[in-house]
Amino acid sequence: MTPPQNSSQARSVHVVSSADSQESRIGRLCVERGLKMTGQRRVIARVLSDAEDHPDVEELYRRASALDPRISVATVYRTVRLLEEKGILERRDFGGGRARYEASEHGRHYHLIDVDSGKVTEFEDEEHEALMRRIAERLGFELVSMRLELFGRRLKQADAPAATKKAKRGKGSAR
Amino acid sequence: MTPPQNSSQARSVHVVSSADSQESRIGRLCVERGLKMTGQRRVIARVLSDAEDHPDVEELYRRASALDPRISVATVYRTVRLLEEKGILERRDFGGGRARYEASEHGRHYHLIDVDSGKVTEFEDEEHEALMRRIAERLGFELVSMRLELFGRRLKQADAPAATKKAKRGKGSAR
DNA sequence: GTACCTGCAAAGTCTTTGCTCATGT
DNA sequence: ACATGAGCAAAGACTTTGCAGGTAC
Repeated sequence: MTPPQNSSQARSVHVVSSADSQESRIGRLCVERGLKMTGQRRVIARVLSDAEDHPDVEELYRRASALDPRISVATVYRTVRLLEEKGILERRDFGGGRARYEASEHGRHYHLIDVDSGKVTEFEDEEHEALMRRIAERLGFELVSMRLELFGRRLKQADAPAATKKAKRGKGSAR
Repeated sequence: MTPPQNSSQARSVHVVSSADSQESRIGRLCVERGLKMTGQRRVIARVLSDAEDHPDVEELYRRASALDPRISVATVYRTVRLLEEKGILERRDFGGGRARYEASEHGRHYHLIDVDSGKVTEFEDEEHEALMRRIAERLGFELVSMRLELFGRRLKQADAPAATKKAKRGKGSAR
């Protein structure tokens, strides 16, 4: 739900005054969900909207503090939890003990973690979910969600078309 | 886990003296790796060998304490870490913050967690790993390891045609 | 004006570790 | 004997929470 495409501009059916314009993409989602937009939340929402990676709380706190030092780490924790409950954020666990976050996206995608550098590459695979759904049903379950992470090491003979790092929404796979 | 068919008895090719006979399957693995077998480790090894599920440290501690109260939770932590490093155990994270353990197995298998009860069902899929390996290579990586977990909810219309293709023993005590 | 937020620090969880005594080989 | 393991409790890492004052709507 909430495809950001049409809800960004065309969605201005509301009494969208100038206030909305200062909101980041995630900030707008917060507003839509009726969340009270405090200065801190606005900053955190902006950081999350701008994030191209999968920051953990500490990193979010660092980036948010850079924009506005009047933010405590407790607020970051509370905010990400809130946004996760609202479905705006998704919590990830790539190992290492700390939770990492990224904006919820429409197209499901997965992560490949470089075991040497820790870099995360995203990729998609339309077949995969269907396959897993079938397996779950075979076992007598309805698939609710899943977790898939690949851990790999860079190949020398690069045949991947410059999949630099995170081919976000780029459908990393060429096939 | 561990098809108890052939590895338990026929495996006695070694100089198995009477000492070995008191060891559980995992206990024997410990001995093979040259680990000092203390009473505590023997008990923990037995608990792990007998476990049909994926206990967390607290649960291991509980079961081990039942067999021998002279065990501290610190020892359980130290032992599972040691066994994990030795490749005898594998640590799992099914969400919920605590690590869970199971004996390393040859045939790779995956887990489906019942989101309502927390019950874990294991399943296999030979194709899956190959598929993931191909995806990783496409992205320029050599697949080192992966993590796959399905979260599902029981279907009403009980079908689960049992031996469809890869329905590994469904973990005892299935509610 | 009120319900909800925030900062701060204390408390919680899960896990590791320092130290000293005990034990396996 | 000696290196290694175990107990205990304190410390760590990450996250949540109680409380008093602030703030969005």
